[in-house]
Amino acid sequence: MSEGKKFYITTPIYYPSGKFHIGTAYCQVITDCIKRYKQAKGYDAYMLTGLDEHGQKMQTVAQKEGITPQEHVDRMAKDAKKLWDLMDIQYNDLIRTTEERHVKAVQKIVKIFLDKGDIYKGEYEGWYCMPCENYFTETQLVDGKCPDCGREVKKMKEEAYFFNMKKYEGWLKEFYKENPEFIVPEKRKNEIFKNFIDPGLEDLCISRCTFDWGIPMPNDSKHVLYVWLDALTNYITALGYMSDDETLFKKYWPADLHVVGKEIIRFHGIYWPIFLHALGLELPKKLYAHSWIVMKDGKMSKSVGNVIYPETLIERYGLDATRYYLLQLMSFGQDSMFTPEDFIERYNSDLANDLGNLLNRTVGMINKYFDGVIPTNITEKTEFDDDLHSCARKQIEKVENSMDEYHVRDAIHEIWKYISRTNKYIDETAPWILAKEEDKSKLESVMFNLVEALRKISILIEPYMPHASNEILKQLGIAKEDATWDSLASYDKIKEGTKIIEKGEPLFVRLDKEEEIEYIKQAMKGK
RNA sequence: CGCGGGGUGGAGCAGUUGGCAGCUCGUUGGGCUCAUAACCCAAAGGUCGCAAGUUCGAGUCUUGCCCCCGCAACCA
Repeated sequence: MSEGKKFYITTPIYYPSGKFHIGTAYCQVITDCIKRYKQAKGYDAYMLTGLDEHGQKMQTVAQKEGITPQEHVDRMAKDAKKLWDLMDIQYNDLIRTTEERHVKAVQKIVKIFLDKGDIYKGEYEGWYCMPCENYFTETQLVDGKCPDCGREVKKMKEEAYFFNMKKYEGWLKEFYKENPEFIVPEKRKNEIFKNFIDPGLEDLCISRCTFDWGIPMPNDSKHVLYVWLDALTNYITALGYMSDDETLFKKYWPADLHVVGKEIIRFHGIYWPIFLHALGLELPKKLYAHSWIVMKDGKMSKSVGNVIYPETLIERYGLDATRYYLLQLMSFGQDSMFTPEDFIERYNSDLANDLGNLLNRTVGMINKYFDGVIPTNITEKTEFDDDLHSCARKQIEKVENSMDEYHVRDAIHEIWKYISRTNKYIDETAPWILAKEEDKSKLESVMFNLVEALRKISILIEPYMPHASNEILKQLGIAKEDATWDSLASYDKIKEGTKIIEKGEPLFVRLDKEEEIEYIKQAMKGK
């Protein structure tokens, strides 16, 4: 156990320009899952999520809707909270970059940089598309035209503030030399080195004066902060850094894990460490760059009609099935493909057949052979017990090892090996024969071992599928206090006289494959 | 020569420092009847993109080539 140890974990702050799709949901779920795991292991775990609410695009979107940017972001924040609740994301705080606590702290941070001379005034030059009101880099242009609307772009200059990244380049390289495992998977680190660090850092433009939906520069009110200095600092401003009350900051910083998408790893791997270092703060322990969920025809995109939203799956198949699917799908550092076929197959075979049915047959037999009372006075054992128990021990250890490295998918697979082993145990011991032969004490032993295995399984799956975990315990009549992570090694948590449910509802009802595949496909087309 | 990822039995994927090619699903055959037509056992099915090289030995290392995908400084 790790009594008294803290674990601070964060998600990215999402840019609320549209509905959140399954990829965002995945990022929330994996972060939530890791947090729950750490909590189960006895850590004081704190999870932060948030919204990045500034910038040109917010202004544009709001204008289209005929509302103010503030009204737009308020609306989106409400939607986000609703979705995180639906997904049972146990975040401790949700920061919005428009909140005063953030704005004030960021301005103080900028002030420090200004005083230190890390920020200087210069000129930003880029290709500007008038109708889109947006700058593009040379390489972003498509045939020299705007990549969004295809119209002419103009080379324009504007006054802007820059953060002197070059000053810290040497330090950053040193840092990585000493902390080669700061970014996982490692290939993402190689990527940012080859692309950005090795060729030499460019100073980062941190302000704009062509729009005003942002945090004003404290020294120059015609400028607002532009993206990354505003966004990245959320991880510390949410803890009260630079506020009157830094209790949380002192308690939880540095972050133990920033979970981010692979596309923003460079900002977290380059600018964030430099900002923190410039402030004289400790660096986070680790960055985890997760990969993407892709579709058969490539990336999700509305125009292709292959976007899948979390609500679609949750409403029809339940939260746990959705969480399970996402978590078992993504291998570490590798894009993974979502298909309706695969979703239904996984649901049927892993959830309904393996796990759900294991519970169902166990409940059925205890009702049939012992009137629903779990036998606890065990005097006999079968020749298969030792193997079942050693499988439990082994698999629990593997789950922990995988989770400690944030290999969530591997952890799930290890749990499922244990579930399979338990199903096999039923066939090996053939309780129906024991019942016929009236070998009561052996039958008692088998039933007890099955319930005990299910108790352990319910503990193991909690971080991934909190509701299914509870439901298993409920059907078995076991209290939550008797299903804690540190009781995984015990065999004495089932109280004498524990009564299981009379007729257990299937944990996961088997699905009609054809019908459901069609349903999901329609939903993806926007029906 | 911008950077990176990938190409492994029908499908989706694992393959740590090179050492008899694995997993899940599907298929076929068998077993069982506690259970959600679920569970258990077994079998079939692969020249590991192509070519060459290093090595006693290469899916794994080197080189060249072909194909797919992503990024390219505001896409989870």
